[in-house]
Amino acid sequence: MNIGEAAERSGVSAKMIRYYEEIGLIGAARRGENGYRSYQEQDVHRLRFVRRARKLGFSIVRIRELLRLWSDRRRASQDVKKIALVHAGALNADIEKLTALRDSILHLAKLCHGDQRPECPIIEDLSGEGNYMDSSR
Amino acid sequence: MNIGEAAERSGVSAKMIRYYEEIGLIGAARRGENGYRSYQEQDVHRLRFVRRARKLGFSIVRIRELLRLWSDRRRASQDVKKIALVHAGALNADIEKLTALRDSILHLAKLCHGDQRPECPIIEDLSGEGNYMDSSR
DNA sequence: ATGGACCTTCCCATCATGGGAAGGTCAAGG
DNA sequence: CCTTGACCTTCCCATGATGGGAAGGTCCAT
Repeated sequence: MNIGEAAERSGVSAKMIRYYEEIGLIGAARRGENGYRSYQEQDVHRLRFVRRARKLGFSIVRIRELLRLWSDRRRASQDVKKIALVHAGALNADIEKLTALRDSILHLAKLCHGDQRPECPIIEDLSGEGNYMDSSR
Repeated sequence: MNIGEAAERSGVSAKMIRYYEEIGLIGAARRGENGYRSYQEQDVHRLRFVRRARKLGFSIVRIRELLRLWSDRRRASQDVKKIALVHAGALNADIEKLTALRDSILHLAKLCHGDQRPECPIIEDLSGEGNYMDSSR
């Protein structure tokens, strides 16, 4: 099948399939006489695997490892689990950082009257005048 | 003062000061006879404002609005508050998305024995074989 | 005058993705 | 048989915010 059909059946855009090939995430597809890339059922499976992993937020680097483990029938499940837990840890770090930011902003917003008057603790904090929450020092 | 000093005193790298100037976030600095950018105390304040806002995760686009409101003495605090709340909402959306991802992964990881055996629900899920958590369908 | 610390602009890379141009190929219908 | 439209190819560019680094000019202290 051509790249368009592989894209449709895997849920990965043709653009990204070429990109994944370029960076070596998937092997270079066989080419027909016309130069068109040709895909098998197996390739579609592989692409679906990548798509699902991307949806879970795994980076290309991690997916590379996961693909290797996927095709290794003798892999130990602990190897896979380790990658997953590292990823979960990274996500957690991001979550905590974003949560802290959100809470800082909500705290400042709570102090702000939000009316027609110009006085605004949010602006004052950003100006460095604030004693409210000056997280920058 | 030259860009190096402005960078040091504001906490914004010289590289980024030039970038902010290029994208029009801050006005083009006056130039000395030698072509060097020249900064005033006021510029340092503005840069600090930007740095603090960036630290709170505001995008350049939002900071542009905040800077406009900052220099408008008659702004209504509700205008500032609105921007802050929009940003907090965006952060919250990101947090929820990441949390869902993390929990999906932790769930799969919990199902995985993590031992020497090859059986691994994580891989199975990514392969589309899983009935555990196939979030991709 | 020389060296080192500074400044300038310009290009490149990140990460994953999409947009689009220019041009080749194929299949169906007139 | 030819046209048309849907494919395919490669190549370049853009994203957002940031850093790295090269090549070359400037300034100041020794």
